[in-house]
Formats: sequence, C-alpha cells, structure tokens
Amino acid sequence: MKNFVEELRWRGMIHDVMPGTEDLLLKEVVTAYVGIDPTADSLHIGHLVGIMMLRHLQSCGHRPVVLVGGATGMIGDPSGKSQERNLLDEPTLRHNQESIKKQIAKFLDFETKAENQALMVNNYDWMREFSFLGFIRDVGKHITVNYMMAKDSVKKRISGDTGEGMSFTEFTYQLVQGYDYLHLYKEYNCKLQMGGSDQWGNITTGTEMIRRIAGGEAYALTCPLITKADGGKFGKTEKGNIWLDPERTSPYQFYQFWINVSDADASRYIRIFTLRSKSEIEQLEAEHALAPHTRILQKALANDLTINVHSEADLQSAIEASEILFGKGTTETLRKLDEKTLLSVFDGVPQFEIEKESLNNDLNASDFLAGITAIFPSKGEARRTMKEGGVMFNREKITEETLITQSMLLNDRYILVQRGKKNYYLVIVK
RNA sequence: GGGGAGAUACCAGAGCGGUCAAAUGGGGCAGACUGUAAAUCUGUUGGCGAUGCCUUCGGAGGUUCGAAUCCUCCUCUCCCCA
Repeated sequence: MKNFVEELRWRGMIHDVMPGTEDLLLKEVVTAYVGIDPTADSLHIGHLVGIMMLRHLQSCGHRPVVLVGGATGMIGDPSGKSQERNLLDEPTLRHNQESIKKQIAKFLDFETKAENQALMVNNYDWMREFSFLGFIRDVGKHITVNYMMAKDSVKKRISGDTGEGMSFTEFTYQLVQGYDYLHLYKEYNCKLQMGGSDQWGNITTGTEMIRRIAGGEAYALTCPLITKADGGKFGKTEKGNIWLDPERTSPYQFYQFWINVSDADASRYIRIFTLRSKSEIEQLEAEHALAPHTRILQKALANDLTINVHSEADLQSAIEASEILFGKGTTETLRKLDEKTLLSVFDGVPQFEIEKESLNNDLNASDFLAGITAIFPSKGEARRTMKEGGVMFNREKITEETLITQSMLLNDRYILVQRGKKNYYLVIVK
C-alpha cells in the first residue's frame, strides 16, 4: 500500500497529523472523510484542497468519504468569522448535493466496485431526526464544557478583547461535527477525518467522542490553509470566486486563473492540485528556473486542472483563445479568423450587443465604451484610460478622438475591445 | 441612568468659515520594465456637453455674501462612571 501520509508530506499538504495515523494507514484500508458545506450548487477551487486529499487517499488504496454538511452548514462554524448561516430548505440541499457530487466524481471514483469506492453522505440524514433531548443526553453527556472551552476557536470568542461573544448554537457546533465523526465511525468504520488546519479543534472533539462513547481509536489530519505569496486570499479574483461550474466560471477564465499564478505560488500549487509525481514536478521546476518566461509550471498546473474539472476539448479552446489574446496576434490575425473560431475563442469573454445603426454617424469612443456598452462605468474613466493608452480595439490602440465605424468590424459583426492587458470584451453588432 | 468622544470619498484617516471635489496612506485602474509572474517606478482614482457646470463630507433644518467646517434637533457608533 502506498504511504498516504508520506505522499501528502512531500506535497506540503500536512499541517498537523495525530500520532499513529501513518501506521494505521500502512496497516489496513482506511475509510476517511472530509466535510463540505453545501452552500451553493457548485464547488469553488478552495474546496479542491479537501477533494485532492481524498483523491490521493483513494489512489493510495483507501476509501474516501465526502460528508455534505447539510446539518452543520445550517449552524455555522465559529472557527471562521462567518456570520449566521441561512437554513437551506431540503430541495435546495439535495440539489446542491447532487451538483457537487457530479463535480467531485471527476476526482473520485464513486463507481468502482472495489472496496475503496468513494461514498457521499449528508449529515442532515442522521441529524434531522435527532431530538434535542436525545442529543444532549446521548452525546452532550460525554463531553465536558471544560473540554469544549479549551478549544482555540471557543477561547478566542469568549475571552477575546474583540468581545463578540458567541451564541450557544455556535458553541455546540463542535459537538455536532464531532458526532458526525462518531456516526461515520460506527456506520462505516471511518477512522480518519481530514480538513483544513482551522478544523483541527472540531476534528479532535470527534476523536474524543469516539474514544469516550465508542471506546474506539480515530485519527486526524489537517492541511495548511492555502495562501498566496503576496498575502491575498487564495482562489479569489476581483471578479469573485473561481468556481468549478462552467456557467459560473468559464473554462477559459478557469484556465487563465491558473496561468496567472505567480512563480512563488506555482511550485506549491502544482504539488497540491495535480497528481504529478515528485520527480516530474522537480523536473518541471528545473526547466522553469532555466526559462521562467515560458511558465512551464503554470501551464502544467492549468492543463491538468482544466482537463480534470472541464475537459480536454475545453482546455484546447482555452489555450487557443489565450494564444490569440496574449500571443503575437494582430488585427490581421483577428481578421483572418472565421466567425465560428472567433466565437468559440471568445466564448468565455464578456459580451455586449449593440445596434448596427449606432455605428452610422460618427460615434465617438467614449460614448461607445461607456454609453451604448458598459465596458467602462463612466465616460470619464473611459477617457482617462484611453489617454493612458489602455484601450485597444482589435488589438490596436485607440484614442479619445477615434471614431467607431463599421470598417472596424471583424466578420462584419464583431469588435474586440481590450482594456488594459488582460480584460477583453466582445461587442456584437446586431 | 450619568458623563465624554465621534460619524469625511472603496477603506483608514487629515481638514475645523472662503485658496476644498477635500491632504496622506492603503486598495482599485492604467502605463513603463518584464514573462499574461513578483518587485519597482509613474500616472490616475465623483459625474458631465469640461479653462466651466452639477452632485458629495451621517440625516433634517438654521446662521452667513460664503459651511465638511458655526448653531439646533434627529439617527447611529465608541469610551468612561453607575
């Protein structure tokens, strides 16, 4: 059996691991789980870390379980600074769960008939019928308040100078999550829970419950929170989260996100988010160091993830689009594109539709950019950016004086507007 | 319940009768350098038919030729004492 802990270790995916975990995983096929909140019907790339832990787990021969936190998601984990959660109704919950499962199925094998087939469960299914009295008698009885208060997440909130305090509901959160672990332990012989480093306290409440209530031994493993070298939040752009759902984040944007990762982050990310071997990654790093401008690491990262989350075909069109937009493309190359290619290339790019008549009479650039399209929020800003040389039409710089005419149209219908280096918009004339 | 401090642009934070569309920093946007990286440097950051005009300094009134600045009331925030 492949050494799972060792695998995560060289990938930099271990923050904390309970003693004995490694031995257990070498000795037998272990069932392990990661929890995910079903707050939306799509995952975003922040979720990918947990999924990749399970992916590696399964490829090491163990059995991954995805726990959808239908119940816990309603309460809200005090470790985060999250506000009160909204209670999801059951149809939404089920819908989200199904959508998420489809996405995860690209990483985990739910179909194999082998003993390590992946499994998805929802804690709503066993928490729903649990009565309050039943819970405090059967579960709460075994854990002391003293123990619960010792958790960092609780201490911070109670003693904090910020003095926010915490509600009883949030205080109870660790018991509910801990009970999940106990339930999975009894039901599936699940002996390992994994998660982000902020989950350590909650996970150990679970192992404690298993020890006291079931007299069993269970383990914990956490990975460091993913950071960016510049201190920003991982997985967020100005435009928001990077989602796995192509409707929310187009494959092109998804691909671009990974291509834009800084060198400092690329080495870490490629270990975490791809399945490439240690020697292969070290080889890539060596090549990258010799010719950093080719961005071999970023490309490998973007390739693997785009294929994994979307498809080979999506990757190809993302690459094609990127080459046209960021390569040596000129107005000439743009004009040579046939309509079909052009549309597929710009599929993931924001689009605006305008009337053909508006191009007839001396339309000036600022009216075009901030009037009939909403590429800029105001004419002032459009003018300013043009003055700074930051606006291009069909890859040629324009100025405030430029008039927009039909002769600019590509294929008689399109204008490619570029704002700054990276923002593209396709204007379609009807 | 008593006393005090405050609310300014995306955020933090100056300004305390005209020279204020409002210092400074952060953030954002753009440019240069590069590799669609990082760092750095530069410009810019209310709107518009633009040597001018309009809307902004918690809200509503008032004083004044003139208010972010002074007065009154209201709303909210923070601190101290009980």
